[in-house]
Amino acid sequence: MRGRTQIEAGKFDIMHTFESAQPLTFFGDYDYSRKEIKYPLMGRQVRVDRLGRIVEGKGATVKADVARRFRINEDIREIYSRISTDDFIRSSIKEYAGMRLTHNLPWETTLVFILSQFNNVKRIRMTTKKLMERYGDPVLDSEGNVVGSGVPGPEELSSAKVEDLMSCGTGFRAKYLISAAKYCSSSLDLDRISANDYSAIKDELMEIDGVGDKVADCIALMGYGKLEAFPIDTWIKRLVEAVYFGGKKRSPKQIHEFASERWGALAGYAQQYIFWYGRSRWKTWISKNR
DNA sequence: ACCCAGGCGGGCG
DNA sequence: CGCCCGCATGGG
Repeated sequence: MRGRTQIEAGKFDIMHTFESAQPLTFFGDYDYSRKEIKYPLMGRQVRVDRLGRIVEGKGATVKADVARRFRINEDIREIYSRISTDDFIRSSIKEYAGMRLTHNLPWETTLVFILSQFNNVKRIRMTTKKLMERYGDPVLDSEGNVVGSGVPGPEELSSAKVEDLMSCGTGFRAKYLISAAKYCSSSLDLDRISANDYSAIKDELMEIDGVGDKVADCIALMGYGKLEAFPIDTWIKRLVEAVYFGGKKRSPKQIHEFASERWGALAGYAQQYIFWYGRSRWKTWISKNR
C-alpha cells in the first residue's frame, strides 16, 4: 500500500521544508535534484517525492507518521492568510511557499537544539550526523535491511563520555547533552508531557540542563507542535526590532508579547517564515525600508 | 590572523 | 532581577 496523499504544488515544498534549519535539516545530506528524498523516521527509512508523497514505507503507521511530521493535513493557505500581517511575511511566503513547520520527536528536537547554542547550522548538521553514526540505532528500509543510523535516544547518550561526544564536534555542549540524556532517561519522560499545554511543557523543558528560554521554545514548537511558541534567537531579535520596531531595542519579553498579540496561536509559523527569509534577505530589505 | 555562529549557566551588583 | 562573561570549534 502506498501513500497517495494529494498535495498541490506550492502547498508543500520538500526542499524548503528540509533545509530551513529544522531538525530534519541536521539528519543528512539531501539531493533535491533527485525525484525522491530518503530520511530516517522512527527507526525506519522513508522515501518521499517532492510533494511529500510516500514512495517507500509500508502501512498506515508510516503514512500517519509522515503526515504528522510535515503537518500535511493542515490547511497551509489558511495559515498563510492568518499570518500575512505585513509585506515582510508576505515576501517570505512568496519566496518559500510550501515550507512547512515540521513536527519532530521531542528528544531528537531537544538534542539538535542543545547543539544549536552558540553554533552555526552547518556545524550542527555535521555534529548531529556524527552522533547518529556513532550512537544511533539502526535504520531499516521496508525490507528490513540496515541502511543507516538514526538519532540516538537519551538512553544511548546517557552513558557516553564527555570526550567521546567532543570528538563528534559537540564542543562545550557535550556536558549539557549528557546531563540532558540522563535527565530524560530517568526523571523526565518527554513523551509523557506531550498532552500538556504550551506553558507547562516549556516549564518542564527548562528544567533540563542546557535548555533555556529559546531552546525550550524551539522544542515546544518543533518537537511538540505548539504553534504559539515563538523562539527568539539573535536573528529573530534583530529582525523583529528592525522590521516592526523601527530599529529600536526590545527585550525578549516585549517581543514575546508582540508576537503573541500579532500572530497568536500561529506565532511559531510566523517565526519560521521571518527567520528563514530574514537570514538571507535582511540586509537588502532593511536598506530598502529605512 | 581574526570573527562569527538558531544561547546557556554562573557570578556579580 | 538585569547584566556580563566564558565557552569548543570549523568555516569565512
